[in-house]
Amino acid sequence: MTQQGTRQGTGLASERAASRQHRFASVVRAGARVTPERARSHNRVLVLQELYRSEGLSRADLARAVGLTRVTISDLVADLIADDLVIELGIRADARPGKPATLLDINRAGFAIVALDLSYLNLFRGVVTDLDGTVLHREQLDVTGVTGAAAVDAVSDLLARLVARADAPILGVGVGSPGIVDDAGTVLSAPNLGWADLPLQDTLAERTGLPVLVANDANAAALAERTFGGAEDDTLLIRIGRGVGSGLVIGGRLVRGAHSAAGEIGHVVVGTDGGEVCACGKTGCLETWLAIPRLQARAQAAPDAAGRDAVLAAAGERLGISISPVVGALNLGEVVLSGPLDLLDGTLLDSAAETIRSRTMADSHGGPAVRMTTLGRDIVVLGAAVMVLTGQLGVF
Amino acid sequence: MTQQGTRQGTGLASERAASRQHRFASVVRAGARVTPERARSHNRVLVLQELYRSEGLSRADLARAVGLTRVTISDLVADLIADDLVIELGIRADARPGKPATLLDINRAGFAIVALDLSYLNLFRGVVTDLDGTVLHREQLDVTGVTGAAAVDAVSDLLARLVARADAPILGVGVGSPGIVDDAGTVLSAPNLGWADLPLQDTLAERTGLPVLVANDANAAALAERTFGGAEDDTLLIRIGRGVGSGLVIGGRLVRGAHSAAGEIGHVVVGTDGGEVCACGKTGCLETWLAIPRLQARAQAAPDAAGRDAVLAAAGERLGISISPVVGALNLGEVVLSGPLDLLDGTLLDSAAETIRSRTMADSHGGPAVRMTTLGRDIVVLGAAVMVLTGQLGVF
DNA sequence: TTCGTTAGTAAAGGTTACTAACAATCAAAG
DNA sequence: CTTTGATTGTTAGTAACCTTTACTAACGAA
Repeated sequence: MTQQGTRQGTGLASERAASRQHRFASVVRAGARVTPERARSHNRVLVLQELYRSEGLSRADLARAVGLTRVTISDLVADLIADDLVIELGIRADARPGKPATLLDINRAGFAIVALDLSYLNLFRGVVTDLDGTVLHREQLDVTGVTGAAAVDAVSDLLARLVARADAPILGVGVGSPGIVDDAGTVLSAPNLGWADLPLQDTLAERTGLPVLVANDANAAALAERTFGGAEDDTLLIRIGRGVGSGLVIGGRLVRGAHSAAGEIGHVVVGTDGGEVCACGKTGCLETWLAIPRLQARAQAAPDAAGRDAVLAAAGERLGISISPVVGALNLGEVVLSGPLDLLDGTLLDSAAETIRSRTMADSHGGPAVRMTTLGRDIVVLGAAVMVLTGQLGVF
Repeated sequence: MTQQGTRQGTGLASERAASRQHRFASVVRAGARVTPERARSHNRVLVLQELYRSEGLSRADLARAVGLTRVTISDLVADLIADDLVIELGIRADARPGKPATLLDINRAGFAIVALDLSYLNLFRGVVTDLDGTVLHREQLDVTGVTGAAAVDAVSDLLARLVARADAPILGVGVGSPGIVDDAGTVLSAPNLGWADLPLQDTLAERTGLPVLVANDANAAALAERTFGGAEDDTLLIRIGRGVGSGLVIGGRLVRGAHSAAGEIGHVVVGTDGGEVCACGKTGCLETWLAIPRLQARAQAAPDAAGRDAVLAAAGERLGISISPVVGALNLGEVVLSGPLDLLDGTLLDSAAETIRSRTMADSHGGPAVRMTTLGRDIVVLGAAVMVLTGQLGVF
């Protein structure tokens, strides 16, 4: 068994991956019965989790980490190796007493993930990543003026190009879409793309034959921040672009809300002193203060650097005012901003942090860290990849 | 087996319950390995859940509801009957084809729960309930001027009196305490009682020998609303009294926050137009608008009924302003108020609801229901009872 | 070499839930 | 009244799972 990690040809492994599609989703959820088979699946996921987070573990290490016996772990690992999800790296190098350990790792390069970001203006972007979220290929598609069914076709086209470029079996497809998306991957409403009650997830799954997961772009970004950005378990991610959206991770899990509309903070009115009129009809929505087009215009209209700073500080203050009640009610550990660095990082960020500090009980029980994301423009596609990792392998 | 549900003397059953203490907690959490024994425990809980929610089910009904086979259900039920947690009610009355079913139920009167509410001014209240949350006995203790260790002794005294009055084995003790309480039941900070870093849960467990669970009063209230008040899975409960606190249930689970301080909204500043100075040093905290002493004073100072209405409407508006960002970010399904009806119900509630509606995107994707709780003054003790039910039986 | 330690495997055992089969019981159709 | 079909709950046997116990392999230290 020591040298069994035989790699297979892409085609065959791909077929196997497809047929194995249903074996992957396997975390025991509260509320569902536990048969022995489900218990085994759950334990399999625990092993994968542990391997995913820290590579270079032996079977014995896994046994200690997971709490199962070495015997059981060996059995589970044999299964995972047979499924090509885990590989043996070889003998541990460092010198210790006892038999040297055989190190294991998730087969990080053995599968690919296809991830899409539909939230850009007039542009769909997509990537192929490995299981670590390392971007291997990029594609993009101009969709100026494309809406409705044509936009769905555009997604399909982009997807097909990415699938063709993947040189490993595809674990699944993740999509971050603008608008309100329910947990079945149906886009309930995305005005910019002309979508309403569109079952995008099912449509794409049918067309590609691959497992597909669709979620809101800001929610996906929040997942990326949790898994790849080192965010805490209670984190709010705020995405500032054409509009303002957010994604919320509580206890390490994404919050979807009563009507799948969690994170829709762009059209909440800020403060009690009016403001500009918003496209939605209300006055003083967060978007009127923060949406990049308006913010950009105000910053450029400023007479000098000090004026520009004042504009940005005011925007940051508005953000802080709006977020403070959320920080207080949820006792958030972290607030992360995603968007153009030139406008957000610096004055605006500092102003928002200071406003939150001064309007909540930050002093007495530790206010949240407020910072920019380090994931840059790939945050949504990375989040889409996390959706696949979590949905297919249970890993995050 | 048909008539086996033999009831035992209280003393014996009580000893058995104590020795069984550790067998009760049994829901499979993600992140923990699943041994066959744990899987069994999990399935046991599912059966209890189902029986708890709808009494009068047969073994076959349970099999259909839970998804296990009749054989397995029979086995699990036999276990539960042996533990005195489930009883047979007799043969189903209504006429259907086939062998008549034997109806089962949780032994609702067979165990007692002791629940305390420490959040009143100068008063500790406590109750004994059955498993349905029906209050069987009440006790209270004046604690004017009592703080620190003396207050802990007072809790012990009240607890002892309640334990003495219970006429069934005690499943556990739940406590709703003011202040910030971590998930180990340590009161990190409760200024009014002079408590700081006080391990109340461990102290009481040691003194009584019973399982004890301690949580913040508003958080307990939120649990009560979820289980007994018919609240949705994403609900914010706001408690307005001396101060203003809240409890948040997301996806059916209580949110505790990064530093166990979730729900502390009383000292979040509202609006951008000043306000009264708060005891905390800030200006325009939610408490300065809504805390009952201040609100009462303003309402009484009003010259006429219209003036009083204006005062209440303004307070409701401030509540709505503060809550709107939370509603938007979480897409809450329900906002529930708990506190004195004469001030809150009516004008203030309507004003808050209208403010939330007008400041969020309530129209497009369904705003939250805003209402008063129906659980009255017992809401905290009922929540404490829910904590015991959930912690010991996994039921909610 | 001997001892103690660690890694991984093998065999046996106990627990769990499943399938298959059956007895008990009743309504409804003939 | 008898037969048929449906439903409940139990018994017996089986497959899957994890554990305990015991073993071999491999290594450092004395």
